[in-house]
Amino acid sequence: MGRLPVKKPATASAKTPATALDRGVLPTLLGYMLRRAQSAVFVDFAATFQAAGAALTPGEFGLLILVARNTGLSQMALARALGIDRSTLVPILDRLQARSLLVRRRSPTDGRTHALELTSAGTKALARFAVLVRVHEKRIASRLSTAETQMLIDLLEKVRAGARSI
Amino acid sequence: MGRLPVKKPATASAKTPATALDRGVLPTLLGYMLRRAQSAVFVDFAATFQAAGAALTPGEFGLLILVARNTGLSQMALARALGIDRSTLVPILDRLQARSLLVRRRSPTDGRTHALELTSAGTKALARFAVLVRVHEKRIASRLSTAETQMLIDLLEKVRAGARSI
DNA sequence: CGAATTTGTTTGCTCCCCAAACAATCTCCG
DNA sequence: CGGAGATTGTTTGGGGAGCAAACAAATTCG
Repeated sequence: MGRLPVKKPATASAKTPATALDRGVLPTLLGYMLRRAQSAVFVDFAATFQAAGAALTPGEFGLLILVARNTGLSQMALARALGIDRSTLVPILDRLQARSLLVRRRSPTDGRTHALELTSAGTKALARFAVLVRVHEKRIASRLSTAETQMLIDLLEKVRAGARSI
Repeated sequence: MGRLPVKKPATASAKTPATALDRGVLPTLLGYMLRRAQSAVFVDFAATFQAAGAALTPGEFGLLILVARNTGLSQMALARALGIDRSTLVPILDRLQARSLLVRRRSPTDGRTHALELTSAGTKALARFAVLVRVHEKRIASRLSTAETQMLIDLLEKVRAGARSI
């Protein structure tokens, strides 16, 4: 998805009266509503970080957390945890490594694998990022009670489990 | 996102005992759980269509529904409804037009715009697609009661509304 | 030891997304 | 009416995400 989707001014189109199109069955579809919510959340995430002068995607945040909590992780294990191909992971790690947030250390026990770990700068940055994520989470859940938020999380997990994985 | 993410055989890795990594705070984050659910739903969507010998993405389905319910729509209006840039829409429409599902007709009233409409083949195909979507929706909601599904949809809408749109 | 497997990388392909520039067209104001 | 400004669709350029296939290095297993 594009990064930092900042809305353009869009001089209040006079011609199209914003008639709000007919969306048919779409608003009754779980998949559709899920996609819309996800997209809005992504935009909010980007906006939150941009406003703080930080640059990170939700995927990168998840990756950093996984590396932080599982120091020495191999790329293969990380890719599996993220549900992506190992070849997809390579340029992502390249970028984070170029930003000095993590390093690919040689594993002493297995010469094929890399032992991933955060740099100390990476650890510090992650702490900052976590604060921003908390702000972001608070906003996207702002219209929900604590109980509703928990229920939503549980329902989402049930959806994930119900979808077939192949 | 990649199309038709069919899992590979993956000869039951003996080395990594699938120890289930530590995900830290991630499972408590709405954004994270939303992303995971959305990803699983996408895979299910692709698998459902692939199994039926049809090829369509959730986005294309939404687009077709919008065009069907708002015949004569301009590309600009459609892009706005989809929340994407008008330049992004061009290759998408090219593809659907190449599949003879829709046409860009010249607008009689405004020479700048195209009036989008489904072909009769497009209308027929969409009816087939809608059946597949119903199957797909049934599966992803298979672990949820009707009330839970409705509640989930409502909660997702609240999340979308709570996220800031810039 | 040698064959098979695993890991990380590279290359190639597809897709999604945006921004900027451009021609055609329409609108609106003088 | 006529030209300036806005709108629309397209093209081009750039970035990211994702997979598959091929490869070298390294490990494992027969």
